[in-house]
Amino acid sequence: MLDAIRVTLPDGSVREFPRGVELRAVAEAFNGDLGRRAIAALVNGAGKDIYLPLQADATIEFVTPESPRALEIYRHTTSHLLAHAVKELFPEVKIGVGPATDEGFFYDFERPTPFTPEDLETIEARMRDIKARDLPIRRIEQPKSQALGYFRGLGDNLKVELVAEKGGEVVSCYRQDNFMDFCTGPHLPSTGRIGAFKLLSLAGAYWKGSEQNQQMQRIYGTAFATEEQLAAHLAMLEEAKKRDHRRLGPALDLFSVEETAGPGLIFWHPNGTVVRQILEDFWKDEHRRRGYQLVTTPHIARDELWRLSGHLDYYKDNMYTFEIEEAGYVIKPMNCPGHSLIYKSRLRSYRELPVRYAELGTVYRYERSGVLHGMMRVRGFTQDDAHIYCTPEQVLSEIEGVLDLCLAFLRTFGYERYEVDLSVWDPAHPEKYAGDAAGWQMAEDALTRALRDRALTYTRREGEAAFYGPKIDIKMFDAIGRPWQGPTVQFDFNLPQRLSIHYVASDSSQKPVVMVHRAIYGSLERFFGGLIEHYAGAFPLWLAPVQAIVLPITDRTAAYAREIQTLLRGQGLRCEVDERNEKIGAKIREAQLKKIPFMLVAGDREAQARTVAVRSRKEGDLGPMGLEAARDRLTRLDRERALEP
RNA sequence: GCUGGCGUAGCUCAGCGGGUAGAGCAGCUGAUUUGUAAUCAGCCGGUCGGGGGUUCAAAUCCCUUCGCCAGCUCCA
Repeated sequence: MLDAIRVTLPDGSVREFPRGVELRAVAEAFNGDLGRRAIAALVNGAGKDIYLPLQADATIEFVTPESPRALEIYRHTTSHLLAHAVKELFPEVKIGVGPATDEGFFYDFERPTPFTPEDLETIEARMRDIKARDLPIRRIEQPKSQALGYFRGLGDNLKVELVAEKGGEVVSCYRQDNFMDFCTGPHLPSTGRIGAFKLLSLAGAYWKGSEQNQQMQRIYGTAFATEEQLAAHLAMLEEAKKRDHRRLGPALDLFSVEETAGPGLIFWHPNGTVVRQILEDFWKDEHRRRGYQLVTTPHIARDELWRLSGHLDYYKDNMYTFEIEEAGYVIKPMNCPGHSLIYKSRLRSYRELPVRYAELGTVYRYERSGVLHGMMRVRGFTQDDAHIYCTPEQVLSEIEGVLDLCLAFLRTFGYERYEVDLSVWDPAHPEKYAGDAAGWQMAEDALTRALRDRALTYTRREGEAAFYGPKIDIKMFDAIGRPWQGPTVQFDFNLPQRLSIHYVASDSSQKPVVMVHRAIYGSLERFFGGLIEHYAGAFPLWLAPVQAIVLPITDRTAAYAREIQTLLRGQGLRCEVDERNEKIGAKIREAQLKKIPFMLVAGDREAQARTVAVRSRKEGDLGPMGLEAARDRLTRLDRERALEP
């Protein structure tokens, strides 16, 4: 065939086509069904529309509704559908940007008066209408000037701004009927191919993400290839809400936030405090074993300290300050200056490095009201903070030690889903950072090497370092998938300089220490909130506020039940007795709702045989068991910190 | 802080084109002595988030303030 091109499919099959053949014809030729089902294609790995005329040999993978890439295309095209509907209903609205996201899509609009929830219904109805029209969606490549003219004509000045910023002379747009958007694609072949969708919420969002700019009206929605997938997603969201620590915390009597006391301040109830103290004890043991020294520092200090540390300059807006006898004081927002004062209280020889000071230090920070969130983002919290003061030679092994400690904790609590970020400086602007290039390089090398040695996959974030040093952050996820920073390891080139933190080297010269901040839980509040969601409130036995509850069938066996309680308490187990005048079914139901790991039923039969009928929260009735056997079973689960049952 | 939404009993919710608050669960009291996810009956319980206004009359309409929810921004 003259002027033919060769197309290779992922399965290795090859065919020739005339140059300029449209991708949909290629799909059709390989397989009629594929031709009907293909929504887009990956040409040499790049996403393309099904209408693309092919000009050269290529490897092509067709995207069908089931393909991993399909969801993004469905969502992106649905966001265009949203903008199209809004333009039809409200021609005066200026359109911004509308990408697909991990959860769905959104589109930002500029409009003098905000949309209302009723508008959303109207818009969604119009979207269905446009979908039903089955309009072809075609890519248009045109000179930039032409696109600019088009959007100018519509008064879409935000699009004009976006197109003008785009490099190159030719820009791509997508048109469906009389609606055209500036976009790189790819898109579905027509509006009729759009799947199931639903508009979900309305929010403000700053234009181009800057607080300095005007606020847009953002409409969020989600979309899937099929109605079933959409329904499953919505059901999953409902299910996830049941794990929300803000619902479970008060329901299980773990903690509360009291309006009288103020937002962002956590009251730990007895049940929550049991868990907290286990977390604290575990943490202290693990840290002592690893050569940390525990310290305690005051909650307030003269502002002189915070002036020296630099916090008063760059962290003032987040600090609570007050006066005593005309002297300014600060409620500590961080523990590092305090730890550094202990270090500096006398000369330190290189022989005693590394010094590792650890403290469960309670800090208070003013957080803007809109960012507060249950236990995850609060104004008063306890950091499991530690600061390591060491020599440059010790840095690598210290970082490795911290990372291993993090991983050990994550494993203990059964966390398998987390993401690791390595934040480094922006080499183009060294003036924005404390310390010198050599120090930053040394620090980055140590962090990178420690990550690689542990085969951790991580995302390198250029320019995301704090001004005082590079860092590793581990992000954990809440019930509905929002990320929260957990463990962190951060170098600090600022404080040693500002507070003159040195050690005496072997040549008796004074050398600046390398300082590392690190936290494993991050904050006890946030970690606990995360744990509640992670376990959906059903704590493993070693953490459960009540580990077992004895349920006498009648008051004839109440004394026997108390005897069992005494036996378990003798082993340090947290055991209660439900002596209420209720039927056993009711007692079980309540214990189950309280998510108590084990129920020990004690009726006449058990009292007679000196046994107990064990019921597990997870597995139900396990049958009768000797008292010692039951006790030993629970004790073992407790000691081993077992995650199940 | 910004945009939008929501605040009714301890909890979940009804009532809201204005006409002096209602259910279930929980709690309390009594009866029942019970075998693996709710025994029955009675009783108690509300400044309708707070303040101001409109009105003869406000949970209901308006303003304001506090809190909560979603998102944005922020989280050196």
